[in-house]
Amino acid sequence: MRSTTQPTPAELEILDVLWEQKKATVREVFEVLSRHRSTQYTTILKLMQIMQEKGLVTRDEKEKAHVYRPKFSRSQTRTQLVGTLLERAFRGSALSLVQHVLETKPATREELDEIRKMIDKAAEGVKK
Amino acid sequence: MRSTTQPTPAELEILDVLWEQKKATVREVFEVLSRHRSTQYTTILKLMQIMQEKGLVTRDEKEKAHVYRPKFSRSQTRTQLVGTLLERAFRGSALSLVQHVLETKPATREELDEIRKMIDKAAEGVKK
DNA sequence: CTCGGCCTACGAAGAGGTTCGTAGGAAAAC
DNA sequence: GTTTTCCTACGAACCTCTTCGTAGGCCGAG
Repeated sequence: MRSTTQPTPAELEILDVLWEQKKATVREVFEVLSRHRSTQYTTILKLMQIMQEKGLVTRDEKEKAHVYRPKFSRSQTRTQLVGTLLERAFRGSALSLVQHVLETKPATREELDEIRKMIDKAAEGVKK
Repeated sequence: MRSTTQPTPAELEILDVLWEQKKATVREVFEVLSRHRSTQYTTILKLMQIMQEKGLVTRDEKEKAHVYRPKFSRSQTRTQLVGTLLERAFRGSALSLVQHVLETKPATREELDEIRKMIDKAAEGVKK
């Protein structure tokens, strides 16, 4: 078993719904996803069962329709996914990643100001 | 066929060697990778043959030992991989990605200064 | 000429991810 | 009470990724 199980792409879509709604049944997740995606109910069901086995979600079986909740926050998951990409494609350098994004995704002035603020805040932390 | 074929993790390791050396034979890639990783020669061979079929690399068959070259630059590939992560986990928001990295990967003062420079440069571009 | 070494090609196996059909049970509708 | 509806549980199929064993060709050393 992997120490930290990475959600797969399909699992991420489901987690997105769970993060939005805090908790949801298979039916509810299916309703949301089937609006933008062609999919069968049992596909979502199966995926969510597997996610439960993997420990990506918890399941409340009190009601007939089981209620699922995410086990890790969106932020935790993002950290995990970014970490993987960092290792695989940026030799672990977060700085390289940020540089690459800034170079290739031209941001608006407002966004750049946002990032400046982030840096100032981060700098305080470093300052000690 | 996908319009842009994403390199898989194993393929990325091979591309890393090709990017470093501009071109390489299977033997040369194998020599580099086997220093850090336990792997068989034919595994690398097979992967590189598949990469050629996928169009990730070109192959020069003039010599007995074929010479492989990357078809896309490291930067192009990074853009592609970041784009995928952006869609899957950050709802397409590059700003969110940068913010997340800055929040979770405490950078050194030097790195923060580096990023500041990047932003200033990016801001010029926006200013027009 | 034959053997050893290095090369490519190929096939197969196993793991993981995604999809969906079918079955069976329970509750609601008729 | 029977039928319809909604739920879970499986199992199977198919695809991709990764790994490696085996086979066959070529060439230089002996």
